Amino acid sequence: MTEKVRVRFAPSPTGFLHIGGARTALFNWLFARHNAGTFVLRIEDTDRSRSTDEYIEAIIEGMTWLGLDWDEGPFRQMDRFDVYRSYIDRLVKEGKAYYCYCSSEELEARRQEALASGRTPKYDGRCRNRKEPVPGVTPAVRFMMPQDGHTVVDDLIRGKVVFENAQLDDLIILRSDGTPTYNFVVVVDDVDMKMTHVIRGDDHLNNTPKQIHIYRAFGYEVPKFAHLPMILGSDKTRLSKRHGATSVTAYRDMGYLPDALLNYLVRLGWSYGDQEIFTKEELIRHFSFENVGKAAAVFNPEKLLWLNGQYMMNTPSEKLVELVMPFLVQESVIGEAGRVDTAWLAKAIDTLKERAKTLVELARSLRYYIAPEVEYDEKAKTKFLNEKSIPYLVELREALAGLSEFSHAELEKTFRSITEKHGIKLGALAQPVRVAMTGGTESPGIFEVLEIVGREKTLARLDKAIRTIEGR
RNA sequence: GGUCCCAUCGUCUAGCGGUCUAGGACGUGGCCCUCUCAAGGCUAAAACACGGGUUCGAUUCCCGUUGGGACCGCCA
Repeated sequence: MTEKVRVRFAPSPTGFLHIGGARTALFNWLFARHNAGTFVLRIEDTDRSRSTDEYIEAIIEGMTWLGLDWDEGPFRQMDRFDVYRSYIDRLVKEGKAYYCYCSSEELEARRQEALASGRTPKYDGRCRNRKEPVPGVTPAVRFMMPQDGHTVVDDLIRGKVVFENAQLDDLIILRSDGTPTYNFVVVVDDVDMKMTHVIRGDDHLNNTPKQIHIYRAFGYEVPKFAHLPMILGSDKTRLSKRHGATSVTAYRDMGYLPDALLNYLVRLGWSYGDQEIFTKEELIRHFSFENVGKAAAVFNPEKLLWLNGQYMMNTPSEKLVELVMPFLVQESVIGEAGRVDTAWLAKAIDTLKERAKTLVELARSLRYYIAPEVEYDEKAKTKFLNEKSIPYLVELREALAGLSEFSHAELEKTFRSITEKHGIKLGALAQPVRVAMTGGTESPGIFEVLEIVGREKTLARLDKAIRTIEGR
């Protein structure tokens, strides 16, 4: 009895895939996967002047990076204009739509006038009963909305929402240039593609009653609707460029992990008790509209950053090796053709991944492991590379040179014997060494650092530090 | 302006009439751990917008007020 779930994500290619679109796609995807249904990708490119192929590519790129795979499509509405035309002809023939000869200019003038005098702008229906064409004017086609009664949108998230039909406009379904409009094609396509559920942002809630009447005009069954709350910027207005990065690929380029972004996005409006971190499998298993909230949510970059840090430290280092490579090049840690031993790199990443919140941070922190030499941070140099530490550094250098095995355990033994001999704290030795090894004062444990950098480079760096202090 | 939606810590949220001295997470402060930085642990400050009902009892249900948002296009 229960028909198979079919849902779609239908972005318009007038920009990159943004945070809000990605979340809409994610909820559709989760609902489809949870119900073992079908997820369709459809490109809403009826606006020829604003849609571009580059943006279609960008959207696909974003979806692919996020791992939101679709089962059918991408379909393009541009390819389906003939289909829409036949549907429109049918409505006109049946008297459910009519030609409108009003020009955009007069329409706009009337709208401004209505707004200025405090009235609700609404098409007055003056072409509704026109029998004769206006010579020399190519008409648009308007859909005839009922003007009495009411329409109920039964929404999975908001419950029943009632609209008075008298509020509904006779909307244009075919422009005078012959292209169909959104509110019309969305219905035709959702019917044609047999969508069982329409899951979209709640900026579309007000359009829904109009669309319902179009379904009815064709005698089609109305799908189930779910209108997702919006994502807002920190000032509680709709998220946009001025709130900072909003495109999905921007987060990719800043070194975020796709699963972390997805995890963050799903928690904007959805919850499962107190759980914060979910695997994709858990999300698919637990997803339900019952746990989707109704209130708009403010996008919080700090929490996303924290979550990404959590994902970083829980990602296998071997995987991180692959992911960090492009960033190593981008940050000039290695050259375009640079080669790094991946097993060694994985060990280095083991020590760094719980300290890096993004792949960019990871790449940068890898610099002192990979680079032939380090550059000293001025403050660190002044504080730790001084006369006081020189005897310890010299002594350590000699001890390390003769060490049988350059391992964590042996290194620690060596350090301890020196600090005990002089009655100093480990920090008094470790910090100068850290500056010598990394150029700065922050790093993983000093024994890990030495072990990974290896004896040869370690000795060279200690020598350079000693020379620096001696002013040679 | 009209229509529609929404309302728990600064932010994301748990709560589906008594379990609430309102729980978790991010961020912030303190402490612990400690060779630094992280990570981790502990801890502190921090919220039911307001006013009426309904009820033995409201954060929870209803109404209103206020506040915020979305839409009102030959954009989607």
